[in-house]
Amino acid sequence: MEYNFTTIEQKWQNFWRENKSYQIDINTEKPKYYVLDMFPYPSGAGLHVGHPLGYIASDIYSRFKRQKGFNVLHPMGYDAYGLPAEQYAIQTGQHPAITTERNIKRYREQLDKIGFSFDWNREVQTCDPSYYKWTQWTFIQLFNHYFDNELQKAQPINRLIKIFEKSGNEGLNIACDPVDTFSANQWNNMAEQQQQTILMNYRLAYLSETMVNWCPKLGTVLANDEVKEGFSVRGGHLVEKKKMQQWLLRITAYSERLLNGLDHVDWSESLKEIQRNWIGRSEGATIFFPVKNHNLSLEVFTTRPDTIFGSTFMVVAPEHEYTNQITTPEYAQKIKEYVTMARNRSERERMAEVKTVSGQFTGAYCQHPFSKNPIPVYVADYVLAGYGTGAIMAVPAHDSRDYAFAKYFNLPITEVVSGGNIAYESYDAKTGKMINSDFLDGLEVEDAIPKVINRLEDKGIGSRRINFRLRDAIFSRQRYWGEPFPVYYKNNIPHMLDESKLPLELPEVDKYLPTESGEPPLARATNWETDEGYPLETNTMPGFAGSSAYYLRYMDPHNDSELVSPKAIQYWQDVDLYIGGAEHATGHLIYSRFWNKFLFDIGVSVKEEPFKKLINQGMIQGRSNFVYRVKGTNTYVSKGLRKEYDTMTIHVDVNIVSNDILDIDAFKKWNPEYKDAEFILEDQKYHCGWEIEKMSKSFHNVVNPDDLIQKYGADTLRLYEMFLGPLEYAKPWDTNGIEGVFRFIRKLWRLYHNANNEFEVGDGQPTPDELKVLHKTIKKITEDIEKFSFNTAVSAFMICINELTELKCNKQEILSPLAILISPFAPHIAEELWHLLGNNKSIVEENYPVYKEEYIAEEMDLYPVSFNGKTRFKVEIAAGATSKEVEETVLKMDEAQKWLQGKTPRKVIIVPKKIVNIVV
RNA sequence: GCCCGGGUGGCGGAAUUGGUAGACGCGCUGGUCUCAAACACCAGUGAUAGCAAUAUCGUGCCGGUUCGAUCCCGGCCCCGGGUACCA
Repeated sequence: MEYNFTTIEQKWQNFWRENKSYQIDINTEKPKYYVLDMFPYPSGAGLHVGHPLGYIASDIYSRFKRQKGFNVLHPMGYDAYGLPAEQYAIQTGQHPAITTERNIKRYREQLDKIGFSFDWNREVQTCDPSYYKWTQWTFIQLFNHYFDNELQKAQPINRLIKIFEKSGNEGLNIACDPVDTFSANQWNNMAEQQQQTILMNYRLAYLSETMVNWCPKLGTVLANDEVKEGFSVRGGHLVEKKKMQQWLLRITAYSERLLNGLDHVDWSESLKEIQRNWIGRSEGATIFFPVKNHNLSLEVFTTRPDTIFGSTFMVVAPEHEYTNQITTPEYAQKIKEYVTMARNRSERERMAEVKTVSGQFTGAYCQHPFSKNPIPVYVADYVLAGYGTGAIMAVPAHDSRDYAFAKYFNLPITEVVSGGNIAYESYDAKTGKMINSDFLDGLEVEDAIPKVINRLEDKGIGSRRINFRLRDAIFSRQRYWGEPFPVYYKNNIPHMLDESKLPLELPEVDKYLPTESGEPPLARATNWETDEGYPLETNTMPGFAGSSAYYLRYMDPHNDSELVSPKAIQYWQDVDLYIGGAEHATGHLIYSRFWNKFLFDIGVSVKEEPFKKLINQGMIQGRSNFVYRVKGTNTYVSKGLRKEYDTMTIHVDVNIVSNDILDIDAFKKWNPEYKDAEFILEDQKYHCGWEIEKMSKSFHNVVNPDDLIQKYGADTLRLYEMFLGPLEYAKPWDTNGIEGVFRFIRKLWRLYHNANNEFEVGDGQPTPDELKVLHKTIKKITEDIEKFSFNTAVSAFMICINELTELKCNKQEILSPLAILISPFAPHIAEELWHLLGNNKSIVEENYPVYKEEYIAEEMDLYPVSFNGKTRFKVEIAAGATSKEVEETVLKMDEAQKWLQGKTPRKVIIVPKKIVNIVV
C-alpha cells in the first residue's frame, strides 16, 4: 500500500496524546478563542456518521484558529443523565451509571479515532458528583434570589425580607406569583411557615402547585419543550395535564432580557425566530370587567383594546378560578358537565378538534366598562387557562375564533373597525378607522390603542400590559437518573442544604421504579435524610440542569471551591463559536441563556450572552436501499423490472450495496431468510431502489464511522463529511462518493513521493505558476474557513493538488506550506508529511500560511464577449487595459465582425475584469 | 393558518453588491495498462438537432425591471423546519 493510513494515523494519535499536544491553559500572551460543541448524550448505539459532522467542522476551525495565533479552548464532555440508561436499568436492574460509563468509553474510542484536538484534560460528565455539585450550588442560588423588574436583575432574597420587614410588599415591582398585599406589621407578626410560603412566590427556584405535563408512561412530568403535539419528545408517549406540586424556575422573569439578547448574538435568523416565537412577547392591555351581582371583576388580556366597543361576550377557560363562583344555579349543572368534558379531553383530542366550536353559557353577565351594557359570560376551551389571564373579551367582528363562536351561538357581531366585510368573515387586520366606538370613532387603529389604554388607566379599570407566552420551567422529575435536589424538608417547608454538604450524592436504590405509594424512586433509598433526620427531596433535576452551565465549567473543570474561578472566567469570557443541532432551540439554548444571565447577575459569569456565534449543523439523512420481493415467493426482482411483477419493497442493509448494485452473496448471508433467495437480474446485476430517510437502525441505512476509518482512514472521513455540502444544510449520506476524497488523499501523498513511494521533495526554486497555485489556494482556503464554507475548501484543495500534480511540482517551498494549509482538515497525513519534511515540532504549533497578492496577479484578463446578452466568444486582454482599449480590441476582431454582420453596435458595455456586452 | 429556510445535470453540490450557469466530486460511456481483475491514468458527459463546426433551449411556474437575471421586484406551486384556538 502506498499510503498506510492505519499505521500513520495511529502513530500520530499516540504522539499527540503522549505530548499533550492539545492540552492548553490560560495564556495572557495570546488572545483567547473558545470553540464549543454541544456535548453528546452517550447512547448505547454509538456514533453514526451524522454525529461527528459538527465536531469535524469545529475541530477544523479550532486548529485553524490555533495556527492563526489564538489560544484555543476546545473541550468535550458528556451529557450523561438521560432516560435510555434509566429505562435500561428498569428492565435489567443494572445501575444506569454502569451503562453510562460503558457508553462513554465507546464514544471516546470512536471520537479518538477521528483525530480531534479536544483537550480531554477538561472533560466533564454531568453525572459526576464533582460536576453536579455546581449544578446543585446554582439551584441554591436561584432559590435564594428574586428578580427585581425595575432593575431587571436578580437580587438576594434577604434584601426582599428586609423590605418586607420595613414596608411590606405594597407597590413592589417584582417577578412573582399573585400575592395578597401585606404591611410590614403584618409580615413581622407572621409565623415562619407563613413567611416562607409568601417568599416562595418570589424565589427564582420555587415550589408550586401547578398544572404540569404528566407522562404516565415515563412516570414523570415534563417541561413544555419536552412535549410536542401532546406527546413526549423522548419516546413519543402520551402526555396529560395534571395538577402537582413541583419545583419550577422563574425563567419568565428573564423574558424581556432573553428576547433582547437575541439582537446581540450571531445566530441564524431562523433560530432566533424560533426563540422569539417561543418567548412570544405581545403588547396590549389588561382590562377589568365587573361581574354583575358579584363583588368581583373579570380580568382579561387583549392585544386589541381598541376593539373594546365590539366586545359582545366574554369567555373564560374551563379551569378559570371564577368559573364556579359566577355560574348561576340555573346553569350550574350544564357548566359542571362542560368543564368535566373539557378537562377529560386529552391535549391530543383538543388539538384534533380545533375547528369544532364548543362552549357553555354561565348565566352570568359582565358590565361593559364604557357602555355599561350587560355582556354574557361563557366557558369555552378555546380559551386557555395558561395564557394571559385565562379570560378574554370576545370581539367577534375582529377575531376569527370569536367570530366562529358567535356564529355558532348566535351572538351579536358588532363591527368597530372599518375595512372588512363582517357578513362573511372577521376582519382581523390592524388597519382601518374606528366606528361604533364612542370616543374612539374616526381614529386609526394605531392611534385608538394608546387612547383607550390611557382612558382605562385614568378610570383605574385597566392598564398597559406586555404578555409573554414563555412559561416557567418545571424543574422536577420523578426519575432516578438525575441530579438530586440539595433540599430537605422541615415541617413541610423546603430548606436548602448548607453548601458544605455539597455534592449531595445520588443514593443507591433497590429498584429504579416509583414506590408502591407512587413516590419517585429516590424515596426507596434508605436513610434519604439529613444528619438531623429531616427528609430529603425525592425528585431529581431534569436533563437541561446539567447542560445549562457546562461551558463555564470547561473553563476551570477541576476547581473544587468555585463553579469557575474569576481568573478563568475573566480570561475565557464566553463561547466564541458554538456548533450543534437546531433541535435544542427551545430547550437547552433558552435554558442555558437564562442560567447564564442569572449567573451574570450574581457575578459568576461576565458576559450577558454565553454563545456569541452559533452554527446549527444540518442533519445527515440516511440513504436507504430497497430490494423488491415478488409477493409470496423468495424471488427478488431488479428495480427496472419490478413493474412486471407484484412486488413488495424491503429495506436492505446499505452496507451490502454499492452504487445501488446489490452484493448478492452478502445478501444471502445477511439474514437466514434470504439464504435461498433467487434473483431476476438486469444485465447480470441486481439494481436496488433508494430513498432518503432518517438515518435509523430500522431502515438499515446506518453507516458507522469506525468502518469507514478502517477502510479509508480518519482524514478521508473528515474531508468527506465536509465535502458533502454546506455545514448547515440537511444532506443525505452516500458512502459511494468517499472514493473521490480517498483518491485525493493518495494524490496528495504522491506529490511528496516518487514512483517507488520514497519520500522525495526537492529544494529547487518554485516557478511563478507553482507559486500562483499555492497562493491562490491559501487565499481561498483562508476565506472559506472563516465563513465556514468547508465543502468549497475541500474542492479548492482538490483543484490545488490536481494542478500541482500537472506541474509535477515537488518543491519544498510549495509543499511545506501546503502541509500546514491542509493540516486542520487532514491532521494525520499533514503531520506525517511535516515530519518527513524534516520538522521535529508538531504541525499544530506552526503558523498558518499567509497569501501574497504578488503571486496571484494575472497578466491577462479573460473577457467573455456577448452580443445582446448571449456569450459568443472569449478574448484575453492585457490586465490594466482601459475600457476604451478593450472596446477597440474587441470590435476589431474578426469574430466580433461576424456577429455584428456589418451593423454598428448601439452600445458597448464593459465591466472591467468581468465582461464585454455589445448591444446590436 | 402563521413564521423561517430552500427548489440548479442521473446524484451531492459550485457560482450571487446583477456579468462565461453547472467548479469539485460521485456515477455513467469509451480508451490505455493487465492473461484477467483491482489500482492508476487519459478522453467524454445539462437537454435537443447535427458526422461536425455550430445552433436552439435550459437554474420550480407565470410575469416584470435591465444591455444582461440562478441572483432584484410582483404573483403562484412544491419541499423541509418551527409553531399553533397565545386573545
